Amino acid sequence: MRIMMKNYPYYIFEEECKSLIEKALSEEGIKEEIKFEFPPSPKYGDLSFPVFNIAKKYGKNPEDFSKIIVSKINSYEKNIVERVEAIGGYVNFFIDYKKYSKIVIESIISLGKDYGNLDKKDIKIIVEHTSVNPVHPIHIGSARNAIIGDVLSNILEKAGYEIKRHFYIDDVGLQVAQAAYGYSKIRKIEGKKDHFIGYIYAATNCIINIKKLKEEIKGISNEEKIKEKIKELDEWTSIANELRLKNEKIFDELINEIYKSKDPEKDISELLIRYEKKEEDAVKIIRELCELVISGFRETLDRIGIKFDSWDWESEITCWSGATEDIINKLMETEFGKIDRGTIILDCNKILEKFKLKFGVKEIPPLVLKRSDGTTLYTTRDIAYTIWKFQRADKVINVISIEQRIPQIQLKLALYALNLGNLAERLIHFGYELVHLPGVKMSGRRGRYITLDEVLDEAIRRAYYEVSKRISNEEERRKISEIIGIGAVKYALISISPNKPIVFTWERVLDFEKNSGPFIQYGYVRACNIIAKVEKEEEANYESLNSDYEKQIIMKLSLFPKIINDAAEELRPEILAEYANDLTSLFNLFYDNLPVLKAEDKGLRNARIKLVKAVKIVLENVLSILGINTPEKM
RNA sequence: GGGUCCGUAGCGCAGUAUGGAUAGCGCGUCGGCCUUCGGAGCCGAAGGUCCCGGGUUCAAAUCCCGGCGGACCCGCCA
Repeated sequence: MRIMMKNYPYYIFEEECKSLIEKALSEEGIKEEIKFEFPPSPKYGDLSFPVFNIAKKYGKNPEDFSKIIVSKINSYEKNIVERVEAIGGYVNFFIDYKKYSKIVIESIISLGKDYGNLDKKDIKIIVEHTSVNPVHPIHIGSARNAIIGDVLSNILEKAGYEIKRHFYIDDVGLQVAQAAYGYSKIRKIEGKKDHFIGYIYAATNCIINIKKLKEEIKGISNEEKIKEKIKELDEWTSIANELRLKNEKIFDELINEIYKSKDPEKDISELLIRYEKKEEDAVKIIRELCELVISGFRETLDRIGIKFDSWDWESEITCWSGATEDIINKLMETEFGKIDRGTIILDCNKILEKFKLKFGVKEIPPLVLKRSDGTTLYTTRDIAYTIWKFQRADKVINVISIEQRIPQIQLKLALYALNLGNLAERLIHFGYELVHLPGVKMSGRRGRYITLDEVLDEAIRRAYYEVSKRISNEEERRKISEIIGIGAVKYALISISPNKPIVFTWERVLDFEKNSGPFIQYGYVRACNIIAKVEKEEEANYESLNSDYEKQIIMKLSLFPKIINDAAEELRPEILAEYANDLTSLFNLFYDNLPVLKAEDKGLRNARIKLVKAVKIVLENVLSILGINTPEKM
């Protein structure tokens, strides 16, 4: 069920305030856009209109002007607005909670899980997210991507867009060829598939780097350069030591096998060339590897309840279909494609200039379309993939770390060069900052990362410890600690603005107190407990809900559709996390200060029960958007 | 070296896009509340040159300029 956005109680209130202001202004011969603010304290009412800008524009004193407006509004007929006050240049609107409480609570209860749904938009959006290279497990950094992508999708869906979630499998990348090369030397799996391949990949990469550096050092005479290379070699040697300690047998086996080859890098490059040409042996080994890792991804993603509508194989969409080659040819026909240093490049600055584009940068380096060995590069293939996506959607959102800002701009520039600027305008790179380990950058190539699986295990373990204090049934303990542990991790990653780097520490991610997933889940459980004890429902007297505790909850509840709208239009998943925390805090205040079941007056008791029900529904709705499950007890 | 983003209490974060009322929240610290719907909670206290310096404005954490500090990026990785 969907109701029109304008029928939500909050919008009815806002509309009334707006028309009151407009009427008063028009009597003064003024017509301006009305912008409201939320007052910092309930004593200034529920919604404010600052008159400063308009007063200035028409040469009036703000304080006097606000008084004039208020005196006019006082003479108008009002419905949900109770009264209006002028304070220091603000026109403050006070809502009539006697009416508002009833319509807010009743609309929430009647809409249930549909409360917050916005008008259907008839716009299809593909959200591509996670898209971890199939060479190592999902680590806590890529988990941020997955969770942002999923929550963003949920928000847009709630806001009425038609959403498809896509995972792009980058099976044509150099990394996959490297991992497959290492895996071909071992050809077995120990433990969880993606974790084991992650190890093979890091070890292979490390061994090859060391081999290469040693050979390079032999051939260099410049002392400065030798020093540089030795420093690099030292770093990789220490990584080798770290890695070898984790699994000596496999590591040594890999060294033996890799050192049999004169030039492993060339072997890898050849494997990739053969894969791009879809040659059978290459397809067999690379696909085998990808399937292994992806099955590991699916297991992990299942744990956190993230699902995809489509798993897009890069090889099929961009490479074997001939789409990438086609695009390279077309780009070469434009004035922007050229040969430089033996390969094909795209002059991005020229495109920037020609189409008068900004992108917040002064210049963009040229995009290399092909490697010298003839194989294609990620961003080039991404052009083909982007066009493919636009055959299936009106808008595309790519959730990709901010590191890839330049390539994502280059991708758009390539679209302009192909006269597909209209697509570029509907392509959004949703960039987010990385998750760092204290002091070091997480790196798949170096095997330096904390996997999402281990974070979840630890979170569940800690939750189990807490849960065991209150719950005795073993099966329940396990079930509930999983819901809570996972909720804690998801909330921790979604509640911080995507444009802030996160330094991973266990305490931060596994917070069970206020401002955390479990805090909100606990509020939900409190609401459930009250409702479970209600025997029969009788007539509610909403007019008796007149404490600040109750009014603030009602206002907050009524804002939910607006929060959905803001989060969707501004692409800000974190404001939903903040909303959930605010609502829970208000509910806790109410819970600790006012009796519900023990309220003496029957009408009041029933009104409070309804209020608790409404809180339960909204918490359930907001947590569902955040992808966090709700336990009945904890 | 150049570009982008960030800098708010001991620590972790909102608030900045679109300038407005006493700059909010959590952790930690100190002091209270379990005979009241479940204390993962609530009440109270201490803690701020909103990185620094200029400028615009009736009004700046928010906008502009210049510093300082950090993260990320700057052609054949993604």
